[in-house]
Amino acid sequence: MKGISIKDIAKQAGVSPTTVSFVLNGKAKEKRISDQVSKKILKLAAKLKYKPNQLARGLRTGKTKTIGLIVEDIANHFFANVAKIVEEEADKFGYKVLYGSTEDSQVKAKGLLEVLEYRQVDGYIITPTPNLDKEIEQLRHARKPMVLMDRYLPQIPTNYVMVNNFQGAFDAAEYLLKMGYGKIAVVTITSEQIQMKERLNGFSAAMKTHKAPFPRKMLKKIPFTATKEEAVSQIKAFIKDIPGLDAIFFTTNYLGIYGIESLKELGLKIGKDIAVISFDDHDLFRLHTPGITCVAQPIHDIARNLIQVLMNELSQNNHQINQVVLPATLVKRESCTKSVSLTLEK
Amino acid sequence: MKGISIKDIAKQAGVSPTTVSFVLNGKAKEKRISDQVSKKILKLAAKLKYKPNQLARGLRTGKTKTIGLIVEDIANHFFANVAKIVEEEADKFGYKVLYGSTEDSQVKAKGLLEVLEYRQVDGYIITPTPNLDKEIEQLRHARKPMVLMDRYLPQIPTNYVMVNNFQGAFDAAEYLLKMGYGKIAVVTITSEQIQMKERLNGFSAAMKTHKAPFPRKMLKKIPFTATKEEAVSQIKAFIKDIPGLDAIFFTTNYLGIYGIESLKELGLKIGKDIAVISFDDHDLFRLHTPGITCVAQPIHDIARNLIQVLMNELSQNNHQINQVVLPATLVKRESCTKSVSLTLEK
DNA sequence: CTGAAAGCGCTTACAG
DNA sequence: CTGAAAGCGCTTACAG
Repeated sequence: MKGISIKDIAKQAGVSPTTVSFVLNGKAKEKRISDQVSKKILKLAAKLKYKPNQLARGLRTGKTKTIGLIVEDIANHFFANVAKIVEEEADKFGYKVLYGSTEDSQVKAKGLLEVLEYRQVDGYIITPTPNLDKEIEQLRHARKPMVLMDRYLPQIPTNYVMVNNFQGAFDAAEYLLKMGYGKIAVVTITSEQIQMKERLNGFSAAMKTHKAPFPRKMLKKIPFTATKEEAVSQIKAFIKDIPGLDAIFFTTNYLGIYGIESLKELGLKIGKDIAVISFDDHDLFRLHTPGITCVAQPIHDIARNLIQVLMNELSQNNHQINQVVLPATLVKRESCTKSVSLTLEK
Repeated sequence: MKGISIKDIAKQAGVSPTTVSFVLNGKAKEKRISDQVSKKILKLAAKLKYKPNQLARGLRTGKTKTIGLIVEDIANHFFANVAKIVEEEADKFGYKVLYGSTEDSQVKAKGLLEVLEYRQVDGYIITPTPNLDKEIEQLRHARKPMVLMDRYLPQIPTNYVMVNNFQGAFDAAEYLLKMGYGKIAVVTITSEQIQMKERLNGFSAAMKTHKAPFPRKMLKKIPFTATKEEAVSQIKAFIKDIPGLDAIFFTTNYLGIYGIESLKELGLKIGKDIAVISFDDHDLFRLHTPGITCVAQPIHDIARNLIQVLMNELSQNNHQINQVVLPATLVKRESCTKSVSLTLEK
């Protein structure tokens, strides 16, 4: 009932398992196996549809040809798209992907890391949660091939691949100012995570550069753990509280989505009553009427670089650190066009 | 450098690896190991943070505690959400998930199945592509635990979990008719896949029941392989070709999205110029103005049932076939409200 | 040019 | 109540 093994081939070919192994691993030349024997084995393997048992191989070599991918939420548009390309790219190198979602919970992340260690993955692609420093440091210390995504831990020198959050947010703010908006609010998540900080910093920097005010009360933080209903109600209250508000910047895709929902419930017309810009692109932003201007991440590039960097680590002992920061793109749509009249008073 | 093994514990506890294995596998009672020895081993294992090597265990037992998940496209909203819950549910049983996207290509699906076999997954959750009958039949013949999702192969008796496509489409058509629409078109994919057939059948049946005409020219099929641009341009041409068209049913989420894009480009106002209804729910449908009426799939239930059925197979030899069909829900939004004037002539 | 043997880390039938 | 030993399917250092 089991698959056929190297022994079966050896028996049928009348040689030893050793020889079969050599040939099948492309070491025929190196080990100076005769051409006839070599061919016979290859033919036999093809005929019997021999598939090496990866467990046995892994046990022996210590390599599983598997990488662990830890994302925040595989159902999120950004992470799902990255995951898809990561899987495709990994496949090119013969690696498979085990994945898991953290929901931004340190506990879940620890659990996932444990399971992946258990499973002896060869390398890790990790979206770190808050307070994951210790675990990441441990992996680094154990010299495990690893690359962080979406965010990094400033205290720990590791590989990472990420979008230029500062620049993306800077461009967004600058664009809003250029379009003539004056009273701009920001909705972000309550988290000390670096990517959110940098988006906020980029935004502030642009405001400062252009001498536009950005008082504390124009900033709203929503907990990651809030349900959709809670988030929407908080955003609504926040918006209602700021008279004369004419534009909002949402620092991540799902907040942008909640924001659209909030504005809809408030009866405010995007592009007309209020301008909207969000980090990350999404079908909703593209096809909403009016289209929602956004800061798009280079998803393909991110995924490709993640695998690139990881494969680099996997293939050599050269532990040079790779930190890749990719440019964000401002995608202009109709949600920020001042051409229409701008009034907001409730 | 390697982790610590059963041998290490045995040595430190002054017992044999056998005893350690028994205790660690909860067979202390059964094997009548003394309480003191048992406790000593447990303590030691905790102290040393012993993690069993899954490869070795798998090699010995033939079980990897891994399941393979084959979806059409992990970046698609429906599949990403199912995948997320599948992963969570599998985790509860100690299983991890290896996944892959087929892009509806038989070749890719075959490749994925090969890799998963290679990796000795214990069970499969498969979204079959066209022409995958042979491979599925092989798995069935080899008595591999397996459950199909989203669609099934009528010729092969297998487990599956899926939404009631017929009923969902029937309800959609009936609803359109009740709302007063008379000239209704359907946009689907060119594929003989059963789920699309059933959606079409459900639609036709409702039309027939209500004695509404549904001539062939009201049906447009788009190849799965079409790019977004191609699909949109085909949909636009199709719509322009039907004078008096007042409603469209899209048989799957991405076609609905393309449809919205097409109508936007044509300058037609959804809900006003034309009614729209799509299979599958999506943030875009919920938050579009007007909201897009849709036939929602019970994603949580689908995922939970998938794991349920698979775990059932995995845990027993009882090869009773489980075929779960879950109800679809019509989510009514503003894209199909006849209250507004309906005119369409170009 | 090829093979016997050890060993990766487990589990389990067998023996005592 | 506990242990010695075989074996899962590979790879590889060693020997000839």
